[in-house]
Formats: sequence, C-alpha cells, structure tokens
Amino acid sequence: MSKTQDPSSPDLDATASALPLFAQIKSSLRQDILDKRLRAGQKLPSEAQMQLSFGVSRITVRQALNELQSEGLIETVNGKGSFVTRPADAPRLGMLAGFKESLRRSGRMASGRMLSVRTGPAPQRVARALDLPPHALVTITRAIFLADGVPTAFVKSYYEPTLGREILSERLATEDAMSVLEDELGFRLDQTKISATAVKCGWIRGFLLEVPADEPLLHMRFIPIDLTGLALMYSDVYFRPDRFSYRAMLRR
Amino acid sequence: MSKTQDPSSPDLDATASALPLFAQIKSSLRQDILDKRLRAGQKLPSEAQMQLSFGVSRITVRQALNELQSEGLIETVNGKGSFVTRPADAPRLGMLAGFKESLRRSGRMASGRMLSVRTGPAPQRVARALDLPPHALVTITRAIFLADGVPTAFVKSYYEPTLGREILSERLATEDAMSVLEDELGFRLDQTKISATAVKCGWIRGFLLEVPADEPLLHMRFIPIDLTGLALMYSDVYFRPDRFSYRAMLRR
DNA sequence: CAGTGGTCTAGACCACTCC
DNA sequence: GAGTGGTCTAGACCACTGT
Repeated sequence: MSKTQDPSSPDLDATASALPLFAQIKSSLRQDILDKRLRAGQKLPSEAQMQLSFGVSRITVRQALNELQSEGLIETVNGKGSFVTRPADAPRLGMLAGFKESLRRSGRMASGRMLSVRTGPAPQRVARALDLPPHALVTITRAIFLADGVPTAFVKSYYEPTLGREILSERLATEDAMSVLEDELGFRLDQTKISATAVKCGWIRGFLLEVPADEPLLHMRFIPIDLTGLALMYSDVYFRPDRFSYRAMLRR
Repeated sequence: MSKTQDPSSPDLDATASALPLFAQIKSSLRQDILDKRLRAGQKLPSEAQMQLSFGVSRITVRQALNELQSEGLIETVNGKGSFVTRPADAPRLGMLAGFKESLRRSGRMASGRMLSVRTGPAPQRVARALDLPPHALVTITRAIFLADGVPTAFVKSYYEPTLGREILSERLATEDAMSVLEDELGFRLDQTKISATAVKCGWIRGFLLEVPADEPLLHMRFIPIDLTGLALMYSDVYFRPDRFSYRAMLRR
C-alpha cells in the first residue's frame, strides 16, 4: 500500500533552512486539493484539529488558510468550517466563463452545433501554446454557436486528448468548453490568455455564419490555463460583430 | 457587560465597534493613501509606532498591513519598513498598461500624432460610462498612433475635464494615456473595462490609417477605473489588424 | 549596534451554526 | 451547549537593513 489516504499528514520539514511553517502547511493543503485528495465542496479539518495534527499554533494554521482563501482554493464559513471551493464557484471574471454562459447572462438563447470532431497533429503554434511536442496528436473540434437561433460564432478548438479531456467533444453541443473543464472535469482555471484581432470573413466562414464574404469578423483566441500552469485548450473563435461583442474586466 | 474598554484610542472609531479594529486601521491608512496624505513612495510609520498610536497589538496592525499589501496599496520590505506603492510599480496586467508601452515591450517604436483636442458635450454612452450628467462637457481628443512609423491605431478619447485631467492633452503625443494617468496624475488604476468588436474601416478611418475602405479593423473600447471607482476616461480605439493584435491575460 | 518586518506561541473572548 | 471560525492580546525569537 503505497497510498496513504490521510490528507493531514504531519510531515512538516523541521530543518531550519526550509520554508516557514505556514507555507509548508499551505502547500501541503494546496497539493491535497489539486490532487483531489480533498475534493471540491469537502470540509477541511477544523483549525483545532490541524493545530494538533501539524503541531503548530492556531495562528500559524490560520495564516496558511488565509492565503489559500485569497487564492480562491478554499472558503471559510463562520461557525461551520473551511471548505474546498468548487471550481465554478470561484468568481469568474472576463471570459473565464464561456461564450454561452455570457450570452445567457444577457438574456439570449445560446446553443451550439458541432460540425466535426477529429484527431490530428497539432499545428506548430498550437503545440507551442499547449506545451506539446511538435506534431503531437490533438483533438480538433469545429462548431457553430448560435444566439437566439442566429449563427454568431465559428469556433475551432484544439485539446490535448489525454486526461479525459476528449470527453469534451460529447458535451460541447450543449455546454461551454470552459464550463465543462471546470464543472465536469474539475480543472481549476487560473487565468486565460486572450488575443483579439479582426479579419475578413472569407467565403467559407461566410457560408457558415451566413454573412457576405467581405464582412469583418472579430477573431479572438482563448487559452485557458490551470492553477498548475497547464494550458487546457487552444481555441480560435470568429464572432459576427453585429451579433456579439466581447466584454471583459481587467483587474490590476 | 459590553466591552467598554478602549475609550482612549485617538484615531479609531469608537462607535460600538462597527468594524473590527484591523479594518478600521486598514481603512484609515487606505484613506490617507488615496487622499495623498501619505504620498507614493513614502514610508509608513513602523509597526511598533502604529501599535502605540492606534493602541492595539502588533498582530492587529499587521493584519491591516497585510490586506493593504494584497490590494497593492503598500509594499513591505524586511528590515526597512512599509511603503506606499507608486501606482506605476503596481503590477500591470493586460491592457492596464497602454498601447505604446505594450508596443515598446515588443521592441517596436511607438509614437503618436494628435489630430485634434476640443471640448464638447459628452455623447450619451460616454456620459453614462463616466457617470456624468447628460451633455456634460468633456475633453475630446483624436489621435493617430504609429508603430515603427506606420499608422496603426486611430484613437478617440473622452476625458472629464476637471481634476487636472485635461493636461493629458499636452502629453498624449509622446506618452500613453494610461501611463500619464498613473505616473503623472497619481491615479491608481484598479480595473479596466474592455470590449472588442470588428468594423469595416470606412473611408475616413481608411484615409487616416492608410488602408482601403473595406478593410476590417479591430475596434476596442477601454474604460480605466480608479481604486475609488472613478471612471477616468472613455477611449475608442481602431486598430489595423495587420499591425497590431491585442493581447491580455485574464486572471481568476 | 538598533530598528525593522517575518514568524510563531499560548492563551482569550466573541459571533455564528447546528443540535 | 458544543464546535467552529473571527478577532485580539502580550509576549518571543529570528533575519534583514541601516549605522
């Protein structure tokens, strides 16, 4: 049995040169959460219990918990305890939420139509962004998103097909990629790289989005990144500007 | 039976302990910084001094300082003290930095040419965004930004003309609006509302940006917001997509 | 060296939640 | 009432910065 299931292992490093105690406790808990030894929604041991199991004072425990809280990994409720946050409960700023969720917030009906799902080699820029070897195989999806029944966005996404991420393809017709990553697969989005530019529609996208070929489209790229630094996907999105404009709030 | 001690704290609010002590200390210091009684770069009183002047324990002082630090208002240096951050030293993510600064980071020469500066009534959407009465007078600037000498962006900005913000117009030819707001005027940018869409260039902008009238442009809107919640400007920017694409990192 | 922030302890009382 | 987190105190020792 190499697996010890005790999430509160009192294995603090006593050597003077190591991290401060609270940092060791913090990273121990942090690892338990990221590795899902502590599941989303689960209650952490009480501060009193940690005081005993780690052999430190309560203030030291609290310092670790405070930092985890400000990182959004846990939340504490007076009189009840500390709990691992569910990824989707963490505040979503900007486009960390997805396209459909953001449409629904503005009161519009959002739906999607998957055009194709296939496996193929990653283009160079994708492999670089996802930190994969050149020509690694990825899952490639193409889809049309509709707002109130009108074609609004054309999306081409690349997923590294391990870690169960390929099951995305089954849900994408009804769900958001970002929402699925968070809610179903339990990834903890930390940040999203975005870029924006404009392109001429062209006749292929024009056909799909039902606009003339010389109309402008908003071209955005989204690369959501996990708390562990893992790039989860690479998504090129072409929006019809008459149907959708991207909004976000950038924080200091 | 209520705790009626602590009648002698000179600066703290004694009204029935509405806020915790550390929160009162925090907001007192915060106000001193925002009102510039404590200037950028200035050293705060030492923790020991605050312990005396506020009449609380050191941990309570430190709790206030910790939160101010995580908000980016102060920074503490071991062995020296705590200091009010200079706005420009606060980490700038996304487009909180400006266009020229971001161009220079990518190694390109950035310059600007002011086309016009005038005062006029704010369009409705601008007045609403800046929280001004309808038809309030604002300073309106139009400018062309060049990258490596090539016209790259056309910018139309609206500034509420009080608070010395109008001096912006003098510097905008060489400096960034966001940089001037932070470095020269000492505003503390907290967040920036952005939106992105695509438009056809049209012949006016086409003439200014030296592209054909049916080329697509990236249209972005920036509304930087102060730590006090004040909207500092309203800026419509039209980018040539062949010269510039907008990049940012959205954080949780 | 003295002054500063960084870490940590061993208590205490309170407000809140659940039983 | 028992258990929990929220706040606060009065110390202590350390590492770092300046002189």
